Parts: sequence; C-alpha cells; structure tokens
Amino acid sequence: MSIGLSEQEIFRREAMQQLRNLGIDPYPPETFPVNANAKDIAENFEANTEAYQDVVIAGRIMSRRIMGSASFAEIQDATGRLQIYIKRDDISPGEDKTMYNTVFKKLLDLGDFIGVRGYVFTTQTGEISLHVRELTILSKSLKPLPVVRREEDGTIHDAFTDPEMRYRQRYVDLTVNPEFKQIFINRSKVIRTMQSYFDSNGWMEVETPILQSVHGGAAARPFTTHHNTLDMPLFLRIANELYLKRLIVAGFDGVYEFGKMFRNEGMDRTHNPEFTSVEIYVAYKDYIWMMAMVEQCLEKVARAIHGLPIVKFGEHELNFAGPYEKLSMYDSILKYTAIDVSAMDEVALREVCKQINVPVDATMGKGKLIDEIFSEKVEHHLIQPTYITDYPIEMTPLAKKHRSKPGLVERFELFVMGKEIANAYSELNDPIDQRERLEEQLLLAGRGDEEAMAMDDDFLRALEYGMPPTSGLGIGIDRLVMLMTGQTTIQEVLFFPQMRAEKKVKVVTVDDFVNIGVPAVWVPVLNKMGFNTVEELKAGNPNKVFNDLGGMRKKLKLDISMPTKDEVMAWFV
RNA sequence: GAUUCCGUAGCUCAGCUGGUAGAGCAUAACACUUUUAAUGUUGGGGUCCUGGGUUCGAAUCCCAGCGGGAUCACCA
Repeated sequence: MSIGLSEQEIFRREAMQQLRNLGIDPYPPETFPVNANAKDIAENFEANTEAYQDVVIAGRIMSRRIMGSASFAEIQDATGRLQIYIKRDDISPGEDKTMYNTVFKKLLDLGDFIGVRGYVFTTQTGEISLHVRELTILSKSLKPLPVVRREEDGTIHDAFTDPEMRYRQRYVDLTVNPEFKQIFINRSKVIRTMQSYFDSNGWMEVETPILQSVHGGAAARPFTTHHNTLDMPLFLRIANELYLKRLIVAGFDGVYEFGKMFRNEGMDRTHNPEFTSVEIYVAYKDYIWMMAMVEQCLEKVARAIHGLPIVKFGEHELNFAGPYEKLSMYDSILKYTAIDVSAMDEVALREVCKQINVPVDATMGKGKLIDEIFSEKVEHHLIQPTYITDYPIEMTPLAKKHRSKPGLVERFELFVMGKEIANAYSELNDPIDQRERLEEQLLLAGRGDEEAMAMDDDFLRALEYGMPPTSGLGIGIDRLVMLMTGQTTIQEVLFFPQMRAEKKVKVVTVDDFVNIGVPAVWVPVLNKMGFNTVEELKAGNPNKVFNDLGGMRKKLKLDISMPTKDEVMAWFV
C-alpha cells in the first residue's frame, strides 16, 4: 500500500482494484454517447416529457442517499445537477445483484464520473429525476472532494472557501463551487464580444512577439530570460504597443491583439505578474474618435453579459451606455480640489501638494506631481465611466502633442469605480519628436528610474518610413472582467493566479528503504513511527527502533514476521 | 516591503487560566423501495504548519521560519 494516504484514499484505491477484479475498467477508453445535459432536462422536460424517455447523461456523483434496494444520487455535469433514481432490480435485472449491491453501493464514491441511461420522471416530492436503466463507470476518483451542501434557500454548509486552496486547486474549487464558473464564462464572453465588434469593423486580430529583445511600450520592470542558441538576453513583453504600430506602418488600417503581458512588480488584489490586455490601433483616427469607439464597445460588452448597459457593482449601478463624462486632467483637479494647477510651475505645484497633504519626494517633476495630486484627490471620485483627457507631456512619451494646448498630449484614460481601465492616445507618428522623447526617457533611466522606457531603434526606423495618423487604445481585460462580474480581486477572474511555490513535500519511496535491507512490509510501520526518510532512520537509535517495531507490531496487530535484531542492526550500517 | 490576523481529521470549524485531542459533514459496517443536508445503530480516521525555547508537562505561552488572508506602501 502506498505511503501517506488517508484512510479514504486507501478505500478508494481498493474499490478501484475490486472494480478491475470484477472485469470493470475504472478508466474505460470508449466515447460515451451523451445525448442530454442537466440544464436541458431541468428546463425542458415538463414541456415535452416524451422527448426524455431515452436519455444518456454523464457527470460526477455529488451526493448519494442509499435506502436498501433503491437509491437516489445527484450527478453534476458541465451545466448543473440532476437527481438520478437507481433501483436494484433495474440495473441488476437477473439473479446477480452485483451491479447494484457491490458496484453502486460499495465501489462508487462521491466524485466518480459515471454515465447513465434511462428515462426522466418526476418523483413524489416533485423533483425531476432520471430513472436509471444502465450505469457505466467512466472514471474513478481517488481523492475525496470537499463536500459542500446547498439547501433550496441558498444556505451553504461546509463551504469550501480557503482562498489558498481555491486558487491552488482551481479544479476542486470549480467542481464544488460551480457558481464561480460563471465568472469565467463571462470572461470568455467579454473577449468574444470585443473580438466580434472589432472584426465587424474590419480590424484584424494579430499576434506579435512575447519574447522581445527590447522591452518597450510601457513603463514597468520586465522579466528577463536568455536564449541559448542566439546567446542573447530576452524580455517577456511588458506591452505590445510598438509592434502593433509597426503593423500600421506596414499598411494595415486596423490591428488588435489580445494577449498576456508580464510585469515583474508587486502582486495584490488588482495586480498579477501576468495579465491580459487588448491593444488596438486604427489608422487615420484620433483620440476623440476613440472615445466614441470605446463607448460603443463597452456598451456591447455590458449588454452581452447583463442584457443591459447597466452593471451592478456593490451598491453602485454603472452605466456603460455613452457618452461618458469627459474632464481634462486639470479640470478634474479643479473640480475636486478647487485648485487650478494648469498654469503652475514645479515650485508652485510642490507648494500645493504640501497644502493639501499629498506626499511628494524631491525626484518628482511637474508631470509626476500632477499625477500624484490626481491619484490622491480625484481618482476615487470617478465611479461612473469617466474620461480624463489631456495629460502632461512628461509622463507620456508615445502620445502626440496636443493640437492646441502646449505642454499636454492627446491622451485619455477611462476610469470606472475609481480605477483606470483603458488608456488611449492620438499616437505620436513624428519620428523626430519620438526620438527626442525616448532620449528624455534614457536620461531618466540614467538617473536610476528602473521603469523608464528603452530606446527602440528599429521602431524609430519604422516611424521614419512613415506611419499614418493613428489612434491607439489599451484595455486591461482582467480589470474589465472584474467590473463586469462584480469581483473585487483579480485572483477571482484568473483561473490560475500566481502563487508562491507550494512547499515541497519530501517524496519517499519504499525502494529507498528496501535498498538498505528493510522488508517492504515494514516500511509503512517505520513511516508511522516518524521515520520518513532513510536518513532519519539512520539517525535513530537501533535498539530503540528494534524494540519499537515489536511494540508497533503488537499495537497495530500486524500479522507479519518480526525481523531479527541482527537484521535491524544491519539497516544502520 | 510594513502592520495585523490565521494555520487542529478528507472538508468546515471548536478546543478556557498549560494537564490523555473534539463536533458536524465526509468515510467504514448493518438496516431500509420515491429520498431532499434521508434516517437509525456501531466503528475507524490526527506530524495540532515546521524548527527551537520555557515547563514535570505545550495544540495552548515565547522566539524564528514557511504558507495564506486583510489593510497600507510600491507598481499605470
């Protein structure tokens, strides 16, 4: 018997072996011809009882109520649960009642996958159920699932809620907490809705490199790696912006990419080291045009999930139907602090920060100071979708200078629930201006700013060939999905959020012990005594081990022959 | 990174001022032909996260570590 298994796991392995002994494959290879699902039966049976007289469905056993020669069980498939009714003489029609008495009652467990064929009926208590005629084992489950019980009124008993276990073992989470599957179904819907909207406008979905030799397009610290054959460092992309712009140079009028970005920074409930974004670039457009596009797009997304442009989030009702409120960055600060910063220089801004208790440090320039005031005093007020426009040029090296306001760029960010979810520019396509702005970033990098953008000579070369006027947009998909599904942590919208590495349990094999002369039957006993590795055993006192083995043999009523003292002493040589 | 809380059976959790480790569900055995958290009776199941320390004695007190949550900071 294996080491370290709980009693329940041992029982399940024994049951699996007994199935094999009965000639039943616990993991059969054949296609199982399912012709219905739980949701379909629950919704349509009553209107059309005739159609459900020969139903085949499959799923996990999630509960069992055995009463002598008849039983009820619930099976759960991808769509929900269905009660099944199993009568001994139906699944074991002849003299041999093994199928019911042994296979169903003894050898099946909660969590096993089975397939059943039969007819649908309504029980005396009014529950739509499947009367089983044939039962097929599809996959034996060797580890017990947590049992979560739900009552009609929604009360949940023994809920499986430990976030660590839920995220590390998402397969268990979604099995026993199937309501969380809806978040991921909606996530998929968000992405598909956006894709089909973009496609319907003739914009093309593309893929660009994830491994990049220059990490550009955003301000963030990258993950670094190394290519052996080329013997060169590579970075996991922090953004794909510069590649998509190259494709606009290449002559595509509209390109977009959904994909993972990687940033080697902190993790919390709104940040995961890898996250999904969409970026889209459309030629001959500007950021004003882009605002209308975003409004249309997000309204479609909200409707796809909720049927309405209204999304409930906590106590708020967010309205994604445009047009959204528009405020310039300076006006937003004026609105929420009554201070006009538009004409202030760095010294004056510093004084303002001091007055209104916004913490600053000496390295901050004008752009950064304004950004601090905005984050501190404005952001959290922006609950309904709101565009903040026209940012100071210092912090935005890839956006075009404002057509009429010196010192600003043509940029907007969309805020909802106090969080930024989209960022867009009239893209900078003047190659000389672009080179100067990236050179300023190099100066910042020289001063120790780890997030300053790197120079990308190939990108500049592309711009020199000429890029049409273009508007670009980036949306953080994870945060958008959080908004659309009412979640407050990014982990809830990621199937497999990043976690610290699980503590490695030292793997011991029986062979290690057998190799030093311990009979295999005694290995579990040694484990029980606390010797989980050969090293631990050798560090023990041989005489005590010998005595204790005898004691364990008696205590556990083991019917195995005792090794001689000399044999035991030999283990320690 | 800081603060704080948590880690006990397969799951959810109790365990007081330190004194032989508990409950419900799950699980095993028996009974039971329409149950609904099925029921009744009887069992088994524990590295009390890890390592030190204090103590005659530690799940409990102290220290360190590991893992997780929350809040804050950082980070578009």
